[in-house]
Amino acid sequence: MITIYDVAKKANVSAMTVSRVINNSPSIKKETRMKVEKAIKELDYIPNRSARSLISKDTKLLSLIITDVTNPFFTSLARGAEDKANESGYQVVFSNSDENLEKESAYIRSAVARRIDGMLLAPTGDASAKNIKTLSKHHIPFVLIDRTIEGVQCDAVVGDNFNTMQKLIDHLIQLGHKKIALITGPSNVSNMKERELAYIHILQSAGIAVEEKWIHRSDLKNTRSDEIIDRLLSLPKNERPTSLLVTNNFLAVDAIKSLRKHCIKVPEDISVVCFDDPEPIPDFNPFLTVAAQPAYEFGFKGIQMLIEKIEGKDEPSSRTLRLSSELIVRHSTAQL
Amino acid sequence: MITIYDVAKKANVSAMTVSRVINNSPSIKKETRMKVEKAIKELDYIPNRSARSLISKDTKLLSLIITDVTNPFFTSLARGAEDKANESGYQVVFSNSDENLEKESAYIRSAVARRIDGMLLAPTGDASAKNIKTLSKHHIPFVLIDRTIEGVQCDAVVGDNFNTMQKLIDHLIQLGHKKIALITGPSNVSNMKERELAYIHILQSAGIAVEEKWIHRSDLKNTRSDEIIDRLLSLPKNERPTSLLVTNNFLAVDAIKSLRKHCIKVPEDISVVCFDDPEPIPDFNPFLTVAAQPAYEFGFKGIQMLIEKIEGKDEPSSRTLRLSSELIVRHSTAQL
DNA sequence: CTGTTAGCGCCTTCAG
DNA sequence: CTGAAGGCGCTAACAG
Repeated sequence: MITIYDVAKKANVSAMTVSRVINNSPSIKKETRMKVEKAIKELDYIPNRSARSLISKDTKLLSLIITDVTNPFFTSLARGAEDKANESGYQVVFSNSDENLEKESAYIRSAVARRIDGMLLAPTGDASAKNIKTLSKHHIPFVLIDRTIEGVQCDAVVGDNFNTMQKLIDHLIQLGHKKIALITGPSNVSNMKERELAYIHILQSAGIAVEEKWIHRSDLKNTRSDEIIDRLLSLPKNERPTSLLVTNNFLAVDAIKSLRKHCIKVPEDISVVCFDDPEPIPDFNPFLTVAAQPAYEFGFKGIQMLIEKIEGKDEPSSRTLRLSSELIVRHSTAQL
Repeated sequence: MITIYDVAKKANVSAMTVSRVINNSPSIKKETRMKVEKAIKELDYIPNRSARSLISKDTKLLSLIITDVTNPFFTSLARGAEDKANESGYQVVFSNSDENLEKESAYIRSAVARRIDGMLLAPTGDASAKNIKTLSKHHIPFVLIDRTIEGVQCDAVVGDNFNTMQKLIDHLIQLGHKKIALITGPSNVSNMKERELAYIHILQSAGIAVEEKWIHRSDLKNTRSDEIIDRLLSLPKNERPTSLLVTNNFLAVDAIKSLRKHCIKVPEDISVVCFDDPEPIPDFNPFLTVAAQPAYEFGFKGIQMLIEKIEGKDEPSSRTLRLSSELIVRHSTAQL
């Protein structure tokens, strides 16, 4: 490995002078700078970031922990994050937690070991508070995305869940639906909880009775949708929902698959809406009516906030950026 | 920041002993180990990887450069890569080159600066040879994925392009098509070139004349599909292709959009097939007939090969893993 | 089994 | 404007 000393020797200067050239110190004679730059080029010298980090205390490394890149929402988010990071001279290490607290914990520890400059995290749930503590203890700035954590005050970029639920429910009501079932995630995941509370609140405001039997919570990873759909369909005919509001794209896909097993047609027999497009590319037969969140912005703005936090004075901030969604009406919903 | 010395002091041992505990050295008395571990826990000490890397010469960091995570093919590939890396104790820094040689170059340089242990790269094209040299000069192992580079001998995981083209063309021929147009990428991108050559070879073997006017090369990033479709449609009726073979999912999506602008129906007026699903999640109205490559495996096996190269003896190897695809017949193709 | 010394590659600090 | 000394946090190599 070639070091700063090799360059120094070749250019007949001290290592310190080379260091100054690398770091664009102004106090360098043009002549020496040229000489050094020539040596750098000839030796193909690239400074060792680990060595620099040891002194500078920064790594220009950011960590992004999401649950699964394979989910189009997170795919776009990751792209937005990388774009902003790159634009600001940072690079991003990415990890998939798979909604698993232990995996998340391990990833956070190794991120700390790397002394990353900051972390963008979609926490697995409220239990992530424990993992977050690791970050705080080591003074690593972080911004939460998509989900917050009960009892944790910090910067976050989240969706405007209430409003989005409002749009989705309004759409169903306009189509004449009053029997609206809900499939959501565990209530220790903030956005799932928020969407559930919004569901209850909005229905009540609309004068629609909320039925416990229409509210189902599934694991986000192992979907349980077969079981949920079975239960819904086993209700007496007049108690069956005419529409299904699903708070997550993956859950929605599975729910529709389960419906198909029972030969229930969407939207003829039941209307379905959900959060987030399951398809990233404009499809040819777009099917699902969704509330699409600006996933790319989640990542972009998240990293932006994070970098501001890293580079700005480190007052412990707790800003929340709430992004709104867009209702896209397609063919999974129909007039009752 | 708390260091190994803080732990040493607290545990009443030398820093070296702490280091030994951290690295699971066998020659440590159980008692001292316990003492040290207690101190580590109490201080919440996490060793600094940069410092360690300075000595050990490894970073446990891998770099993944793809053209765009947002392309479902690369999304799955990235997931496979991360899974295998994680399984083996590595983490991955990911970058999107956007088919841009300069961006690729910059990413490679900063990867080298970090002294990453290895790189998995989907090169932008044959011109990437220049960038690859940076890696070789700095003795950084790399494996190419999806695309190789003219004149560069190295490990690679690629698709079996010939066979895949065979499947696609056979399918079209079986449906009665003989006028098969090709939309592919620039010929300095290896897989695009291979697919084009395969197209020519396979058609000739099938006794079908190859028409230059049916072969079109588009940029991969700015798609030019409107122009290409215009040209194809401006041909005299009897010279118009009855089917379209597109060598890339994004190109195919754009081509179909362009066709729609002209009110040309797929598959009624023209059949379309392509490489790779544009949709990662099983869709409800799957439309495109595709040859799906095992994207996840590309990433998983790629990282596996890379790690073998890193950890094995560093003989300069040049293995090529060729993965085959699966033809999925859907609704974008019809009997002529 | 444990400690001491030296040094990884770079930069801060202080002289000159 | 440039250089020398020392140290960032850790571990290899040796000593004991």
